[in-house]
Amino acid sequence: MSNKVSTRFAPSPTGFLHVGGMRTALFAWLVARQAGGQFILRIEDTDQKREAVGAAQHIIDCLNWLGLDFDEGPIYQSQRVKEGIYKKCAQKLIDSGRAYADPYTQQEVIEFRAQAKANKQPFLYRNHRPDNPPEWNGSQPLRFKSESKEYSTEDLVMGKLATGPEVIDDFILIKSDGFPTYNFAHIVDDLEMAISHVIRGQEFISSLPNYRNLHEALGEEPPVFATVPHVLNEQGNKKLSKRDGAKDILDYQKEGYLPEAMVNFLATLGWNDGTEQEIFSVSELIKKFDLKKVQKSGAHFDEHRLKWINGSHIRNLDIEKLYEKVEGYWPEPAKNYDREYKKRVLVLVQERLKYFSELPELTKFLFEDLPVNPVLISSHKQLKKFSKGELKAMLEQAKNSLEQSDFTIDDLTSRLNDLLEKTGQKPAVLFSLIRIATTQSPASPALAESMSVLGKDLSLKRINRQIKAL
RNA sequence: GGCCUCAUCGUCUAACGGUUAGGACACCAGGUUCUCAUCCUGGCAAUGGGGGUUCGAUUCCCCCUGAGGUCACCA
Repeated sequence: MSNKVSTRFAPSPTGFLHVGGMRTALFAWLVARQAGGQFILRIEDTDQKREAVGAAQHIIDCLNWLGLDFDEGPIYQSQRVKEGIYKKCAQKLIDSGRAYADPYTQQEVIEFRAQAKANKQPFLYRNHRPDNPPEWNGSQPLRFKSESKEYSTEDLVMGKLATGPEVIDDFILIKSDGFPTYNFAHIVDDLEMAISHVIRGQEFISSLPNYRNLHEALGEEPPVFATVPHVLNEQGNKKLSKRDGAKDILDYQKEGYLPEAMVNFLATLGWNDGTEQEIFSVSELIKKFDLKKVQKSGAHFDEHRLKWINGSHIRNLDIEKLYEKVEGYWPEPAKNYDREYKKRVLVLVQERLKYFSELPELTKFLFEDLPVNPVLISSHKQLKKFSKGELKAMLEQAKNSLEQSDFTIDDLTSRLNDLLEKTGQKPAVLFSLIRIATTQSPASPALAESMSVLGKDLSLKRINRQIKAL
């Protein structure tokens, strides 16, 4: 027995990965990295009917995106089926009298179950355990001959999990198609791969006694268990699920979320370090994460919080880094602009960017002339009180001053201030007017900064255009 | 229905049995010479109910309620 820490992420390739599954993977990865141990990716593809094409690759893409590197894998269980690994272990159980062939037809088992249900009793196969089962020829299901007894398991997250003997049953080890069930395959694999910490969702709690029983039959010590509660949907009325509209993790990548922000969000969904810290780097998480501080109750998925965390991580990026990451999110006309210009644009919008696909909306006025929109003035609560002539006069006056400017932020700022005095207008009037003229946008970054990036020619051209349109 | 798990602001959460029950997100209000955002200040807002134990329960015990999970030849 080694005391080395090994964890695994063992999804079945049945579709895309959502926040809940990803969080479980992250927890397992953090535990492994913190201990300097191994993180293994194992694809549990023992149900051919449910397998979705491309799902395994998708899982790998998700892990790669978040930087959850694995030391071993992907290991495919279907491959290990071919290698006869599960059958070999099954044979050991048969030899020791702990496994037997199921003689019933599927229809008969269904009837047993229906009968139990009609009697309002939980269904237990072992109540029908045959006295003289036939020899197993591989075409019948192979069942575990269980030993019903009490178990108390210390779970790292949940604490003590105790159950009575009534929950243990003769579950199927090998299906009639020759594939092992999850219940069998994962036990064999976790043992063989020396997994020290089994970290998974709470849907397995009720199977835990069966697993303990199987470990005993195999003569092996169980690993440490850590059972993580589910992530619930936004309404909080059910666990997050694919058919319930949960998003694919890679959708967040497409929308321009930062992987380190997603990791931060996922890790703090149901976990905190006991301090008031909210924003963590990945290396801080590796240092501080602790399964014992994971919440026992399910956590609601909250996209507001994800956006806030992402915005925070974006603000912490230096411009060079941000520039690299934002590649591919620019509005179409930005392709005609050089790197330096785009970096200046980024400085302008960095603090208001929540995720990268907002970039076009936020910056398009800096790359193309937007049509003059009269509504921006007519719906403005200050500007709509002025006549067109008055507005025109203000813009003329502004133009005359700005024509003398070198368009540095300092010079623009002082000229704008002078204009305030000369026109006797409030900033809410004068600045709004110039801002609308030069951006044609309902919202935009600070005026002097925006005009400075826009440049003298364009700014004046747009002011002229606004004057003519009035 | 049986079994299991869980229960603090709307949400994520903090609180050796002794705190005005704290922080963050969201929301609202004000400030930062215009808008949006950032930042700052302030506000709203919680221990599901009932019994115990205790000088004192968010905290320990019991019951109820509510929520979730599970009872597959799915994982």
